Amino acid sequence: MSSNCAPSATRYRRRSHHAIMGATLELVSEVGYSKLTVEAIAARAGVGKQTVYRWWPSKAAVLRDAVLHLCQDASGAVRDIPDTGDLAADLKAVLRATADTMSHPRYDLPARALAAAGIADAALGAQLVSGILEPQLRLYVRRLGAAQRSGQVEAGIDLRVALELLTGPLAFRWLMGDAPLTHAYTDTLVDLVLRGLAPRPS
Amino acid sequence: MSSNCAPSATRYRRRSHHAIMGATLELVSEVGYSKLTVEAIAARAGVGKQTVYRWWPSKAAVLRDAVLHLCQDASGAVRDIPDTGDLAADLKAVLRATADTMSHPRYDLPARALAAAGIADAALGAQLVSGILEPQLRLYVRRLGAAQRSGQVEAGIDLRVALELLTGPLAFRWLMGDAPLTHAYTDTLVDLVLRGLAPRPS
Amino acid sequence: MSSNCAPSATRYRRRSHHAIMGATLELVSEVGYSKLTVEAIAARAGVGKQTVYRWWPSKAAVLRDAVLHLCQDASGAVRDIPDTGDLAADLKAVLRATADTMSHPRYDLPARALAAAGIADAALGAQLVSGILEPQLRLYVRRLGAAQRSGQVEAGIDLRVALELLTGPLAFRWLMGDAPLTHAYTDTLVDLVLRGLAPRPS
Amino acid sequence: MSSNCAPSATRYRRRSHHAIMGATLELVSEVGYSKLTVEAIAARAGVGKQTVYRWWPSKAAVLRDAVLHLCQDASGAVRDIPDTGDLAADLKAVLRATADTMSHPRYDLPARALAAAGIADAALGAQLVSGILEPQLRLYVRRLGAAQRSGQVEAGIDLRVALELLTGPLAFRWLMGDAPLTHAYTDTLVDLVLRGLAPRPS
DNA sequence: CAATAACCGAGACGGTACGTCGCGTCTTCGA
DNA sequence: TCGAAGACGCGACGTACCGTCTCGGTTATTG
Repeated sequence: MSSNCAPSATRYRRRSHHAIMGATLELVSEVGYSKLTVEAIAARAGVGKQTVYRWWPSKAAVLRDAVLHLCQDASGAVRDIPDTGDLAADLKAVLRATADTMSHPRYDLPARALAAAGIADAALGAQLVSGILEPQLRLYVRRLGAAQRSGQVEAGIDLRVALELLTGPLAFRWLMGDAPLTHAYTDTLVDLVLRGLAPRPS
Repeated sequence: MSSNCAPSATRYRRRSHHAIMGATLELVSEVGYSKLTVEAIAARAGVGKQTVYRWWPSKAAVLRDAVLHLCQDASGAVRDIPDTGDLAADLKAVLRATADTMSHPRYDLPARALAAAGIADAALGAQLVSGILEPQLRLYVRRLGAAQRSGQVEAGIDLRVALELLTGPLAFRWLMGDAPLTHAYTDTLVDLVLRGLAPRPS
Repeated sequence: MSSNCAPSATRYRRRSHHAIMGATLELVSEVGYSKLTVEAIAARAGVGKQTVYRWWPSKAAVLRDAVLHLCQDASGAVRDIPDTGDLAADLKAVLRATADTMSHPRYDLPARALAAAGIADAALGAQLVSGILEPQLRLYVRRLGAAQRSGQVEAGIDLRVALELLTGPLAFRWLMGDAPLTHAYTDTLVDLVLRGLAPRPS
Repeated sequence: MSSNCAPSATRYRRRSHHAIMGATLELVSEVGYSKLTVEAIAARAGVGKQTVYRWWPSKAAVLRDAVLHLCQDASGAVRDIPDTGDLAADLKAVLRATADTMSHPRYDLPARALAAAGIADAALGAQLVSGILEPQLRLYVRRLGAAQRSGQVEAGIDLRVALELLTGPLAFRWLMGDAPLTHAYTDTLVDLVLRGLAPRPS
């Protein structure tokens, strides 16, 4: 998932890379993934086609790095989940932020395109999961683990499943695209899930 | 979502349509959606390319109908959710069946390809949701509604959210493709979700 | 070259044949031979495609018969060459008539298309020559033979070559399409040729 | 009529252009003009279809340039008409050479196909006339003009018509394809025509 | 005066070729 | 020396017609 670009990138590379990433994000928003072409990216970026192929093997890889850039630049992704001691509040904050990011067209369209590509192509999918998704999910597991140790989550519950209980529905709604990702929705989600995770009164 | 074929299908249509559906399902399993071509479908079906284009506007539409056929023919989809009075048991049975279907390559590959196409193309996505997904989801809402009326689910809970709590994680795992859809997993899912939906003791 | 239609043509045949001939002449004038299609002929004639194929093996054959009809109906072709005793006058009259016919769009466009088809396809060409052209040319040979016997044309001259001296240049100009076929031109042609054919003073 | 290829032909153009010209001449001789396809030309030339379409708009244009190449390479066309002072001898020599060229299959078939295309399509026809035919015909006019000035041809005769008297019948025979273009024929032609053109004894 | 067979229009069918687009590779040429 | 520009072989696109093949629905005799 790391960029194929050497750390000692010359001025050339920097400039053209940046232009390619930008052009890719623009174009995928304008015409969608399936009509995104390497030729159009190169033309929009004012770059030779070969300059794209020199560093990326396919348009999927270009888009992958472009979205990665987007994540890193704009803090579009959750960096960490706070731990104020109030699990519900912490999760609500994070899910609200995630929902907001996912709803923003600047992130929504490219990410949706990339997700589609990953679903269609198992190899790319695995890259995306391990490179983008998994790091995020691990943050949830860590936070839930802390809550479990402090008694807010019943012991013995599989945290991996618990995590999916939170993120699965949100991702589902996002991918379906037929309902808005409101804060009310994410809050309700957290409440319902935490009722399920809460320790039994014994 | 309905088939483009007139109900009074002639001999012509029957034969070629069937061959096209079959060839599409075969090919999408063999080469994946992005390398699926109308030309290959026509060739495999022993049919002229124009015969495909006469009835479907794109390969996505062909695949959509092919998967639809698959659902209807093989009872690949849940027809109804039983109501034995035991909500947990009923949901576990249905989710187990769904997980099994989703795991079967015959259904998994085409459906995954179709899902990817629907995610990338909003118009197709809306068709798929309203034509395939929504009817299924309504069954869950109905069953959960019955449970709510009988006191197994707390009153006031938004059943649409409750539904997504069950199906979202399962869909998420399926789309990610990085973990098997076991019965243990679906059972755990139902248990955790029902703990969250259960009426408060007080 | 004869029509493939049985002489005991029923009312059906008559009607559709006539419509097909008419549609063919219209269309070839409108779009040219290469863009003339059997489907368009059938559509314009208000006739099923099979009705065309039932009686003609190709669009060239249809056009051939259509032009033949044209010749017969409108006396578009020379029926006979008069013999007033004055060879020059007779030939001038006939060549003028031929030039006028060839210049008329109603005859020019279909005939040109048919000629092109005959040049490109040797088999069709032979049919056209023996069916349409040769009968006409024989009239010239006969008239020139009469003149030869009456001493207006030098004995020993190959009449076939003499004929071509008259018709060749006219056909050439017509096919080239870059100069009008005026009466002045045909008259000049006859005069020059007859100077060549005239008996030597000895 | 000039080649669409820039004078500074690159290595690319040279190789593929040459192959396309060769393949076109081969194929048109083998299957005829109407069954000549751009796809077959490209395949035979070992070239992508787009490489043909990049430089020529239609198969007619390809054939046009291919025949042009043929003319220039093989001196298949008359470069000049000699002027030995003996008009009859000079014209016989040229017409014999022309007849021989026209009779050779290597030139006959492609040229016939091209002529047919030019007759059917007025625009192409005009190109062919002005680009290939006219330059040749002017040579005749010049030679005849010299003869006229030297008194071998009667003053006042329209040399354009005189020219057609020679070339028209030859072209006619060639296009009809029903009689061989022998030297005896061309010699007879010259003799008869020159009898017509000769100055009157007064 | 039905029935019945010939013939029709309509148009779907398996194909071939069209002319276009984009792929990923390769070459040229100017800065 | 590097990169934009873009030609190249290739292959799929979606369209137009080809010539063949059912389809029903009129005719226009025949039984």
